[in-house]
Amino acid sequence: MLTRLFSDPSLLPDVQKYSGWAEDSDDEDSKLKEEDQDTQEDTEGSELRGSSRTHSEHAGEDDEDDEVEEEDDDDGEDTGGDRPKKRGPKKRKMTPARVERSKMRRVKANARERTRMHDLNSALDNLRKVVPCYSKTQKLSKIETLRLAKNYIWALSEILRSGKRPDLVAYVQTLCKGLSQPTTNLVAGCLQLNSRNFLTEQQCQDGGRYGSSSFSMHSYPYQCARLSSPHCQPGSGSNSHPLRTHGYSAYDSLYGGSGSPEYNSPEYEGPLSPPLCINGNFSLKHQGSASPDNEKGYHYSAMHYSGLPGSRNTGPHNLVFGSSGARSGIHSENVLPYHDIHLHHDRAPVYDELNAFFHN
DNA sequence: TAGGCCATCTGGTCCT
DNA sequence: AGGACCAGATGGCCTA
Repeated sequence: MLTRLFSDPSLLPDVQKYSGWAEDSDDEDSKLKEEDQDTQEDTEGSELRGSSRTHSEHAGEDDEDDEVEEEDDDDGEDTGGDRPKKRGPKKRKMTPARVERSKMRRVKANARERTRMHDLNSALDNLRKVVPCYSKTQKLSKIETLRLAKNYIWALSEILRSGKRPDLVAYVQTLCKGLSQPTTNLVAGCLQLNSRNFLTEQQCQDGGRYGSSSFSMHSYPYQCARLSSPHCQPGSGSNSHPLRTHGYSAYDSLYGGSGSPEYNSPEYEGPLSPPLCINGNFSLKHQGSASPDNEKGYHYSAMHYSGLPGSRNTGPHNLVFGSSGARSGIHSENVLPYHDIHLHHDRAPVYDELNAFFHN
């Protein structure tokens, strides 16, 4: 719709005023008026200036503009002397026609810029849906979405590389690296909700000793279906595409949690949590470096997540970020450049699997 | 009210 | 010339 409107230049001015962004229409109107005024002033100004412009400025003046008056004539005084002619692009007089064209160009450019930004935003929306913790009601900000996505990719890469079951705490810390505290809380909340079964099972397997990084691989079906990892368990391959990872069936089929009430919470429409597989060690790679985000005032320490409303307290397994744990979540952007980190491993097989994962 | 986030406008630069 | 991209400026909205 918008695209169609924008594709028709003749509609552009109207588009500016009446289409799509009703909430902005007044603003747009006023801005357009301002623009008109500015333009008007510009025109007037240029015409005023015209009287003092040098002859060289008019040399070669266009032509196409018919209406362009080959004015001035006052130039004699300017060019008549020894004054060197000005070089560089000739300034064209802003005739009404030229002003109009310029205005139209600007309007079209604004429309293009708007659609460009809308495209960018819809891409960001798509990204929000595939990163852990998707909520329509509490959208991640743009910057947080990008940070979380980066952390998520990183985490998944590490899972592929290590082939080990992740440590949940390290996983969450990794996902939350560089995120603001509210976002960290949100992500932790999402993960906790979705990981309840995971935690329960984990406690059983490990005798309640949560946090071990020596888990056997316990991957999600959608990963297994794509990666065909020997560690993977057979699962519901129908949900194998990352974009469908938000379906609960895969999780439920694995963990038997068919319909945890939280999963159906209106608050979280999507799959709240990504695969919990992660190498418990890889977050340690990033320890010890400063983070610009820290400088920005993000607080990683003493982050206590008490769970979302209605969520059970998991006691000692609750996602409580103490100062040490939280500090380990130093912003990855600032610890080691991503490519530097990748240099530490032979990643080729991982990339192959990732490619297969995302392109099948 | 300050600060964060966002949408939009705008001018500059680069590319085709 | 025109489009894409970018960054700065600006103002609105929301929340702590």
